[in-house]
Amino acid sequence: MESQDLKKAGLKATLPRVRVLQLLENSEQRHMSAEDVYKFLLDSGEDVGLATVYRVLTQFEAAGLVSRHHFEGGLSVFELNEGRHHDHVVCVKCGKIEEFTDDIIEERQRNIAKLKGFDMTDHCLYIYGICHGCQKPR
Amino acid sequence: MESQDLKKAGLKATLPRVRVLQLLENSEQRHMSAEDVYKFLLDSGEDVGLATVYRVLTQFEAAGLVSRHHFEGGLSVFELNEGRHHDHVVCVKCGKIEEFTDDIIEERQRNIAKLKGFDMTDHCLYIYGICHGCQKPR
DNA sequence: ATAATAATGAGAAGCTTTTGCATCACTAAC
DNA sequence: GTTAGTGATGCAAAAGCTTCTCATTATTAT
Repeated sequence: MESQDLKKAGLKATLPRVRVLQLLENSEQRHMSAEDVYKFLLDSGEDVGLATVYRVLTQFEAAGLVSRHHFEGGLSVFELNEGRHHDHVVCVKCGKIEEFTDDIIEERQRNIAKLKGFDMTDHCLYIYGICHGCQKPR
Repeated sequence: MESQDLKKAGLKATLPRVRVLQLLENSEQRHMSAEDVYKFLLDSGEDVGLATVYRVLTQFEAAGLVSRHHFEGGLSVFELNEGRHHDHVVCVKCGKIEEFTDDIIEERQRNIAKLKGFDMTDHCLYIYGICHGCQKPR
């Protein structure tokens, strides 16, 4: 139940927050921009403001409930944090996003951070390319 | 000589282009935002417009002369492409940027892209953390 | 030099994201 | 069950950052 997750994160379970969380949990699209979230909620008949969507997503990010990604082209999207860290493969034509994890890469990243004297807080790896579907000729 | 590089890239060697390229080549700061470039040029007495800086940087990116990065927090910076690809470690406190390459990570990225059926066009890895200097207590 | 073409600077416009503020909702004490 | 106090919301305005428009200027080829 979403209210519990919110409470645990130190956030009051208000309607907009619950709705945004539900949407992120149930949407087909795992990766959504703030605008996407806003439109989905409006279409579902919710009376929510875009500013609130931004506020809520920012709070969720601060609470660790969601992650925010800035993809090539300046597109920024949010996704629910469930379980472990993962990285992304993004199609530059159709925007399709696939996820993956690679323990060896993870391991080497930790080493590099240590080697450079950094206390790592976050890391992300984006592979851009043209997906199978988009490679086909017109 | 910068004019040659520009010609090779299929761009006319106009004054603003040469100046931007020179700046990227000679600046202390390898990573600069469009605003940074603009201000540096103004301070050097150049009469350049911000719009031109954006145009030129975008052209350079298209021509492969520079790379553009979108760091956490939405900051986007440009850097000169010299030689091979590299990745970045970024201090989330002071903004310090260090570069690195790791052949094993590169190799694994290629494999992942292939495995996912993607024709890889680009890839980037960002490690965020707190650098040695910023870890010290106030 | 001169004509044709492309690039520039300045400001306007477009997006995305944040802020200010009056209103509304919730919590907790009476 | 009311009522005060706190925090959250929606709307509109504002703040970035980036792109576009267009008259002017520079560049290239003749």
